[in-house]
Amino acid sequence: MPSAAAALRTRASVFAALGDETRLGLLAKLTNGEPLSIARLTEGTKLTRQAVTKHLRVLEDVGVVYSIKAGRESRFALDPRPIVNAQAYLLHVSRQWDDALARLKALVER
Amino acid sequence: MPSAAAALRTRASVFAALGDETRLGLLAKLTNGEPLSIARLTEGTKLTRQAVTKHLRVLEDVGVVYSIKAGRESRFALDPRPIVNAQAYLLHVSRQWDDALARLKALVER
DNA sequence: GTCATGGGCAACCTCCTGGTTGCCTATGGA
DNA sequence: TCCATAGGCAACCAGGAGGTTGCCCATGAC
Repeated sequence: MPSAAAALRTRASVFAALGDETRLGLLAKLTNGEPLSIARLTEGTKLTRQAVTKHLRVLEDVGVVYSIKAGRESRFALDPRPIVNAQAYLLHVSRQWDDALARLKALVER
Repeated sequence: MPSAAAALRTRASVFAALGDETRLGLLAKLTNGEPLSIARLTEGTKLTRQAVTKHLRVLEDVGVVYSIKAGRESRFALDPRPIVNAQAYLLHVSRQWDDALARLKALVER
């Protein structure tokens, strides 16, 4: 099992990978389940293919996306597991907050 | 209502704000509901007070934290709303993914 | 009043990030 | 076979992010 510090680092890098407009756009294109080539993903982005490639590498590094080579093109597909993980973490944080507030409220009302 | 593009930008900046180990640590300290001063938040971070202040400003800019002045110190507290928002978005993405997979699967099996 | 403490502001530095361009390789189709 | 298309690699660049230091102001304690 990963240490708490390592988990924190991993979590931070997933959020960092999501913290870019372009990359969120790429993810959105991939949520329909169909793996897309870099050329297809570049369409409609105002960016160079190279720039898009870099963004895809960032997403790949945190595991939210993976690539499979198909002939001369490499298709990227989404892996929702890190996303689900991040989602669960945020849920955890907001729950903790709710609990804390409830406790404080009870303390005041007593 | 915000345009879709603006919503995307907002979302990206929230994730970007969460995409740093130090800031996740600060959030963790604030999830128990008690507003903390900058000095308190700096304790145990190996960082300068100034550095911590900068991180708090980043969190404040995206609304995940707010400050209230209390005498000579300014206390920071968590506002879970942007976090809940981000959490809902990630849930949405993973749900979309699930639906897409189910559709593809049905298509193959037919 | 005096002093320690909490914090703001600004300058500065380094390194990473996002982006570009140029060039090269490989694959698939005509 | 020849050419267009899909990508990879490396160099390069500007700007922003994270961090420090130094100095100043305000407030609370004594």
